[in-house]
Amino acid sequence: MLTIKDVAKKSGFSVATVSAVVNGLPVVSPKAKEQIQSAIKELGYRPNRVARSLKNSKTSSLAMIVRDVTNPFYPEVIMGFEDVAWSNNYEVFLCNTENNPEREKKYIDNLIGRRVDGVVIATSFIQRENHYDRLLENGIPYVFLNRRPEQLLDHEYFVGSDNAAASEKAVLHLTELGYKDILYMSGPLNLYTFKKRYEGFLRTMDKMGLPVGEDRILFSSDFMEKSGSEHAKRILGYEKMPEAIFCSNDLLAFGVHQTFKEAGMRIPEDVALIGLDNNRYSHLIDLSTVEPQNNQMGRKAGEVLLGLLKIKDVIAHEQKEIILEPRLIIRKSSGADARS
Amino acid sequence: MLTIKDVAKKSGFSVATVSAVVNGLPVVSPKAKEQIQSAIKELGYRPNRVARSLKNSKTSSLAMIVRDVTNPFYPEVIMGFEDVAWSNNYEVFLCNTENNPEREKKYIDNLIGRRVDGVVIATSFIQRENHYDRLLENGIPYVFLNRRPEQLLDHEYFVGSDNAAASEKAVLHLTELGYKDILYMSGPLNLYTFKKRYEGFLRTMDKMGLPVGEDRILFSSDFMEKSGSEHAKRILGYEKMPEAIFCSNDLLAFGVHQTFKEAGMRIPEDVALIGLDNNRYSHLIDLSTVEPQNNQMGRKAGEVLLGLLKIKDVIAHEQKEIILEPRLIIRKSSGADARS
DNA sequence: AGTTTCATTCTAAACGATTAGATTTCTAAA
DNA sequence: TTTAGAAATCTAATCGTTTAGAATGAAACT
Repeated sequence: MLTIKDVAKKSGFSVATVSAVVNGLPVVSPKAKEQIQSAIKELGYRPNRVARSLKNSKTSSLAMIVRDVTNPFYPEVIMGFEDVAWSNNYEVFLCNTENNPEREKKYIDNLIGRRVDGVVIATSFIQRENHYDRLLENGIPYVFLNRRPEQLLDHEYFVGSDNAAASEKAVLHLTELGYKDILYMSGPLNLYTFKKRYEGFLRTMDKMGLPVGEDRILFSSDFMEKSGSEHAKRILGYEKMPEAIFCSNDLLAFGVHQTFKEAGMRIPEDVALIGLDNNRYSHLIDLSTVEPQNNQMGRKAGEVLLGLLKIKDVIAHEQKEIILEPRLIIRKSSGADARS
Repeated sequence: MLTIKDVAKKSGFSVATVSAVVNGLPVVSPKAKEQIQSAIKELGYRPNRVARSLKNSKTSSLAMIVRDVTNPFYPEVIMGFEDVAWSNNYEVFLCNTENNPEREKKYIDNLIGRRVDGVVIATSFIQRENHYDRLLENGIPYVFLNRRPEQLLDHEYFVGSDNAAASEKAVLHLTELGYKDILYMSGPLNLYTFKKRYEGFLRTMDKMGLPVGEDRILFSSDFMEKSGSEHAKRILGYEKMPEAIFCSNDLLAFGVHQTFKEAGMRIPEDVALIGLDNNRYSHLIDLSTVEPQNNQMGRKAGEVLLGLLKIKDVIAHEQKEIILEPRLIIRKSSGADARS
């Protein structure tokens, strides 16, 4: 494999001069520059970034830690993040924890060993995992994405969507359409996003002066369709059905939709339905929902991280938290057509 | 940042001995081992993998190049690949080309510079991109995933799904249900998968002795829902509707489903529908389809690559092509309930 | 005691770049 | 023709590991 020495030998200049032209330093004569460049081209030389990284202790690589790429939330986020990384000449490691804290810990250790320049953590539970400290100790900046610990330490940053506002938008949409008896289906409250969504729901219902009956809030230990289906079956057994159902995420809504359809219930005629996430396929079942701007979240996380690395062209955000405003997406499932 | 020298100093041994215990070489005395290990723990030392990579010219990193993470095909593949990489102590770079050959080329150059140990290419058009040569020149093995150039060179490998067989399964399923007039909706033929699916369709119809009318094959320049919708509108204008529609991928089928539903057509009563891909959300519209085993594809690609790197515990496949057998998934859209 | 053997441990040279600081070459004024 | 000063280039140290091969010391054998 070719090294800088080969280029030096071929072009008749020293490695220092070759290095200078490779790095575009303005101290070389036009003649040298030309000869060296043609030697590089002729040999097909590519600088070894490993050696370079060792010398200037900077790897130009970032990492994104996710729970499960397969969760439809992530691809958009990854896309956004990867794109800003790419534009700034960074490569990105994708780390999938499969929701296993041990694996997350090991991944973080590996990333430290690799001396990545920064990492985005898009996995965390509310309780702080102590292995984030190790990143700090090793001077590697990190930003939380979407979920975060309750308390941000001095060096910690957060990019997310305003989950409480998302709930608020969903509820207001329903109340504007005249629904009063609204059931809320929650995901696990130990996840930051679901906690906020839950709070947003309660707050808005309260603000609207609407009571929330005891059986009008259902909790799940996950946020998958299956849980949605199971809850839907429970709801079908209710004496009095709610007028509208607000699912804290679209997957739950998918499950509800499926089960209701099988049971012969019509949406929105018999019961209105709204989700939250704007899953890539939500339009297939005409699900009204709220869009948290996943791609933007990824992009912002990238920008904050690069800002922390003092990359030119990227303004370091002095804000510790960047909260994106979600957008309401109105489709048929909420009954806007019928009622407006 | 801590180095091996710090550990050497602290423990009173030389860097060579420290290195030996870090790497678990069986040449150190128990006493040395113990003292060094406790020094490591106390300091919180982590070997610098960059330096290590430089020395033994091996980075323990792989890359996966994809067109668009957001395409629902990829997450499963990535998941599978990442998992076998992880189990073998490799990290993976995710490279998104956004379907831009220039970007792919630049990515490959970057990866060479980074001296990744191997790469999975899950993007390629049928015509060979000459920048793959550069990987070979630099001794970096690569395997094609899902799509491949017509001709595999000596050093090239391929992992994919049997797309022709997938079409065959779909068609046979339809013919077994008694459908004879089947319309085929194709994706772009310059993509390997769609070419094979198309061939499989023609071959099977021929084998069954079924004629394929001129207006019973529709081509699209992409494979998105929108194209499916547009074709569906065209079909609605036909004098004679087909009995069944076989879409070369689920996204197209989503479009057809949507448009037909809006037009008041019933599936499968008025026309049967089957897709190909088993998209994560296909069950939402009860779409019968064929499942190409994406996760397995990712896993296999990882195994082949690691095999090429002569990793222990992974048998290097001497096969140049690994073709996974797709599975038929029967749901309501093909009318199996009604007709069986 | 003097050798030989063996198990440990160490010294120092890589790996392929970057970069101070030294050295050479060039330019132009005296 | 000299020579100061600038411009171009070079030498060599360095980044943090790994790993030959040398050195050390203890045990075992004459």
